[in-house]
Amino acid sequence: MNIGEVSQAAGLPAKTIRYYEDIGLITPLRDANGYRRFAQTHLHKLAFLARARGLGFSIEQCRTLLALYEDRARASADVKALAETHLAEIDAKMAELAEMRRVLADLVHACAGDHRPDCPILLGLSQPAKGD
Amino acid sequence: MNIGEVSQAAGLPAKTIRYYEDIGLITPLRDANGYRRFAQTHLHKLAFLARARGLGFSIEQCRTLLALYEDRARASADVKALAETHLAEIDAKMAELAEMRRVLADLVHACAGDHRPDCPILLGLSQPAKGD
DNA sequence: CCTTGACCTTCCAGTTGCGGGAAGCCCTAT
DNA sequence: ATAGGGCTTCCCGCAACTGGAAGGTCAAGG
Repeated sequence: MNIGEVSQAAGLPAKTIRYYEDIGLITPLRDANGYRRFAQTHLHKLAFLARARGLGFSIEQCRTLLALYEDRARASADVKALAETHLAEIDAKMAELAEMRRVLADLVHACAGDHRPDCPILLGLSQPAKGD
Repeated sequence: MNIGEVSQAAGLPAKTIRYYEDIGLITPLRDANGYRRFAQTHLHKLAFLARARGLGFSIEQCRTLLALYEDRARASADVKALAETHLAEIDAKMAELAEMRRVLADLVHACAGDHRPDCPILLGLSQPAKGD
């Protein structure tokens, strides 16, 4: 398979696939004309990467996941630990966003949103937060 | 005030303040020796920026907010519209994270996390998602 | 045989919002 | 005179790509 075909099949842009090769996540062979030739195993890895990235794992986490995926002697505990780490990261981000959302929604709620200049949102941004 | 002092007062790293000057968010004066001299207005703007950034507004959104903040003839509707846009962005990110979290938590839950290699997490990543 | 167009290649630059670190000036205190 | 702290500019680097330029390759059509 050429890059266009795997791109389609894996649901990843060709640019991304080239990038993944650059950083050593996959290593396709080359045809005589210099074109990358992908085997099924490459496609599987790319699809794996696409899903892992889709779950928000970082590239480095994906690299580790891929290594575990390839390691017949892995312990599922190692995979689980990585996944739990990432789960905690997601929770932290969600909490951060929730807090932003809470404050921002309050400000938006207080703002008339009319032609007048008076604006609780700008006022809130110009003053120390309540509770400080 | 020199940069160290405003940095303390605004709660922003000096690097960040220089960067904000670079991209035209603030324009401090200069002393004869080349040091930046900040007035109260600069400090207010920096504190405003720190809070707006803390709520997750992008730099460009902050630029707009700052312009509205400085514009005595603004309509609060414009501010509110921007804030609502950002609120929608936050909601979108939270929804995305929630979906990741849901899928990932399922996989983690299904994984024994022991010394054996069998791992539903890796299995899930290697297969098309259910529902496809 | 030549051209057209789709596909592929590499390389370089840009994105967001800074942080690290080098090289060097300024100012105060000893 | 020198040591330290603060300040300056400049340039590189991060994550994870994306866009675009310049050019090689291949199959089909005139």
